[in-house]
Amino acid sequence: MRLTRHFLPVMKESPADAQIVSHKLMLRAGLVRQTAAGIYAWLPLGHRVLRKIEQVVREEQDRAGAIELLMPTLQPADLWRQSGRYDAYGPEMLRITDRHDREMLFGPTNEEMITAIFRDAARSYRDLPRTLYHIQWKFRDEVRPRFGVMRGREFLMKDAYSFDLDEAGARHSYNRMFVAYLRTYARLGLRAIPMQADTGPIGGDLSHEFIVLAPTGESDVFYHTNWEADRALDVDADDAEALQTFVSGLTADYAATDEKRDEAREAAAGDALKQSRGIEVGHIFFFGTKYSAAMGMKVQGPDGTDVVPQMGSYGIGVSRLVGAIIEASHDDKGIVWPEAVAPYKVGLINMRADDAACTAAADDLYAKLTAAGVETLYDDRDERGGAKFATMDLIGLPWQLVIGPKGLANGVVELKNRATGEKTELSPDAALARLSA
RNA sequence: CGGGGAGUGGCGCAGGCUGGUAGCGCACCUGGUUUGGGACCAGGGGGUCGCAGGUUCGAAUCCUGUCUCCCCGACCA
Repeated sequence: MRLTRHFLPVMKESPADAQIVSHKLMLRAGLVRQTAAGIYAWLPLGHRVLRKIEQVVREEQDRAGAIELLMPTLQPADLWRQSGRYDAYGPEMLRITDRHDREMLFGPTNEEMITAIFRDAARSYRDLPRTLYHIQWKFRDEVRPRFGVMRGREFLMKDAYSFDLDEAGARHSYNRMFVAYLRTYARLGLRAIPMQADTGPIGGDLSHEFIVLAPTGESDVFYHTNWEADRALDVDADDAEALQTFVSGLTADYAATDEKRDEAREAAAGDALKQSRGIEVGHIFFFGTKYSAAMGMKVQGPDGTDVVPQMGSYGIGVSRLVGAIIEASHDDKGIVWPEAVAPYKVGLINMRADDAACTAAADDLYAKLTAAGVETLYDDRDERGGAKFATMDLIGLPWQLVIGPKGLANGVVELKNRATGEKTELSPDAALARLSA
């Protein structure tokens, strides 16, 4: 994409409303614009990042055996009356009335809807187990939205729902998601730590929040230093027993948020116990028959008796992750995107747009990169080099490829790594080969 | 929802106390000189001062109401 044809409104100064670094950078780098408190428009660059994250999430859900569908944002109030939550939910639910005075709501989550859909279709134990998911916008009318997209009212979430015949099956479904989540975050360039979370009325150990460590995070967290190392995630997820052993092995290392601290386990961790701030980027839990029972869902078991399925739900805050990734990966010049989520892989800088030879070389490299399928943002503006470097550093593309008259005289271009700052001079062909790899 | 703060060109801000018809930096446009880490000179364009009432000869400024946004707390993917 040529910058002269793009829509990329960057700012030197950040608006006074933005407080935390990710919010400031998202505004400055032209990722989002605020429309109302906690509601954002995603500009082209931000939209690309959102889609990249979405895609990683989608691939890992699919790999875990979940099946994608898409449910609406607006839901009828009656659906929520079936579970009793319409009256229980409170003012965080955005209620809407249509022209026929029918009560509607903008969905804050989809347990009721998915339960109704699956209930109406599933008849036999053969229809289980199933895990269904969708990636859709949600709305929770937070009293006080803040921190940009990290705590918005409208947010994009991946939510999955599992249906199993019994609790052992539900535990297996839960464990599958547990591992899928760790895989997902790792691919996004994040280290997320699963922490024991409140399980609600069901109890047990089947609820975890996934927390990304970041100094600007919202909650205080405590964890064993073992969590600072990369974890191998190669386990056969179809083997319930092996998977349980694997998950148990991971959770043997202590990790808890402020509300769920365990003095005995902290004492056991000793010097290995560390404290930090964290951002919640996912939450998984098992809730048994809460919705299936309330909404009259049942299937016929192998022995002919009715069974009320055991359910779990699994959320990942996709839009929040954009902010979380920036919190975890930036410097004083701007964003430093992990390659998997970067809006473009390469920022091609033409140092002298008024120099015919230089522009010809840059155009040529741009055409070749594009032909090779390398996502390239080409800064072809007639600006000074310094301004282009500043813009590229701000928007944080992993690689900067600099083409200028000086290098060209020696037959070289410069390739700079945004994260490390390392610069390499090499021939245009070598640069192309390197970036296409 | 309790407490606090703020709304003035696209962004950041000054002006307000002591009313006299709006200013600075950045950005933008034109011309010229420049060009390897946010250039310089000259000339320009752009603002119902959040909105509605009121006081006054006259309101960005004083008064009343209202809307919006932000921060701290309680609450949350």
